[in-house]
Amino acid sequence: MVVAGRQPLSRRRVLEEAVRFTDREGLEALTMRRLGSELGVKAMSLYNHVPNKSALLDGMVEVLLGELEVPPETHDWEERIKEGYRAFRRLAHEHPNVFPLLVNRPPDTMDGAWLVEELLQTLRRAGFERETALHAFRALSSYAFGYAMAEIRGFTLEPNGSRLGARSLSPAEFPNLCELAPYLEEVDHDREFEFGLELIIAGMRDRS
Amino acid sequence: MVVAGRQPLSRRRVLEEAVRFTDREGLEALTMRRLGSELGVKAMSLYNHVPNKSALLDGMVEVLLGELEVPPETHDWEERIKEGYRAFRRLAHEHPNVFPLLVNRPPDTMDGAWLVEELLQTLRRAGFERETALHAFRALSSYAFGYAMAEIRGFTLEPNGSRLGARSLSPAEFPNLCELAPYLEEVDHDREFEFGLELIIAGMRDRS
DNA sequence: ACCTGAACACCGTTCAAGT
DNA sequence: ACCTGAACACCGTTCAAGT
Repeated sequence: MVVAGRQPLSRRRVLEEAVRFTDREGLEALTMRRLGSELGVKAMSLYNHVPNKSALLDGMVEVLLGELEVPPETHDWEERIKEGYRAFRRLAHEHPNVFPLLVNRPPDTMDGAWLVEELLQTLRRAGFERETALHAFRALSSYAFGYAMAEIRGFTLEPNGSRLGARSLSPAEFPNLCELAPYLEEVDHDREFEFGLELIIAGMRDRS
Repeated sequence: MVVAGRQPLSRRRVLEEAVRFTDREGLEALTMRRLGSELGVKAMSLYNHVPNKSALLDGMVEVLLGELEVPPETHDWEERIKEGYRAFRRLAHEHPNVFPLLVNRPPDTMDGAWLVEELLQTLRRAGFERETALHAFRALSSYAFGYAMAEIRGFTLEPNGSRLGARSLSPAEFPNLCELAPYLEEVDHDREFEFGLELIIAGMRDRS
């Protein structure tokens, strides 16, 4: 006999609604007041489940990383590493408006640690030294994060699409950029991501 | 006979003060009202030089990228590429609180385009195909951006430092992470960044 | 042309009061 | 134990008014 959508509030329910709402409306639209009304409650009620907005955002990162799912083990260390980062990038696609929170709040919890552990493990078993494994792990992580962010927000150095279309791009000054301009819109991001992953792993192969 | 620091306002002066202030006080402290008072003026005066806050932030990215300085040409393409990304990363160190703006506002201007052009040019001259050059450029850019952001805000998957110190990290669950924990604080970021750069370039070498 | 005071519609957050 | 109304100290932004 419960009215639809009126289960009692809980930290978990608040966080999940915050993620759902942000995916739909964007991070800028997420205010305590709007989130409250989304849950059929006044803003102040949220403070019973979350100490403040900053903690709310941390909690959303927790929910995000909780959805990380890496397929079962394979025997090939290279494929295993790739699967890990594919799963990470998948988060960006599933929650494009929440994923960027990772920038401002590296996890205060242990939610991502198991993946770190597993990737390090994989590298150690593949024969890499302790420190080499760490550096390689961080190179791969930096790449995967940077690429996923670029997909969501645009590549940081490249002028954005509308500029590229305009004739503000003079062939005399920017011959290579101009040559690429028509092609840029159609780049297959899945393949491009794999290309970079393969590039780094190829570099590692030389070293193992 | 001008009173110190009371030159007339201009778009440029507003943007530069915004960058200086943000480096000092952080992005959260940057409000139109505080920036105004920093310039000895009321907030509303800023709207004479900048249409709104969003445009102010865009302008700050403009200032940031305007400081990009790549050393004069070398003959070695690999070294040339590295110099480009070192210069990019240097921006993060010089303006750690402004650099993250790149995430939210990929440049609406052409301020970074010359570096893109030059990097692409270097790759083409080194013998890479048009599309291969693009993919490699983006792999390198994603890595460099991801790494620089990680230096500023922390690595996105790794639990943060204070967690690592705590015994919340059980050696049974996270043997590899625990093994690295004491070492993590002392990692030389310059060397680690170079390691990753070299890794990607090594992967490219195989292909050229 | 540039600056300002007053005002508007918003924020996050606190706290005493209700059930 | 959980929710709320009223209030506080802030935001960005508009606009009519001043010089």
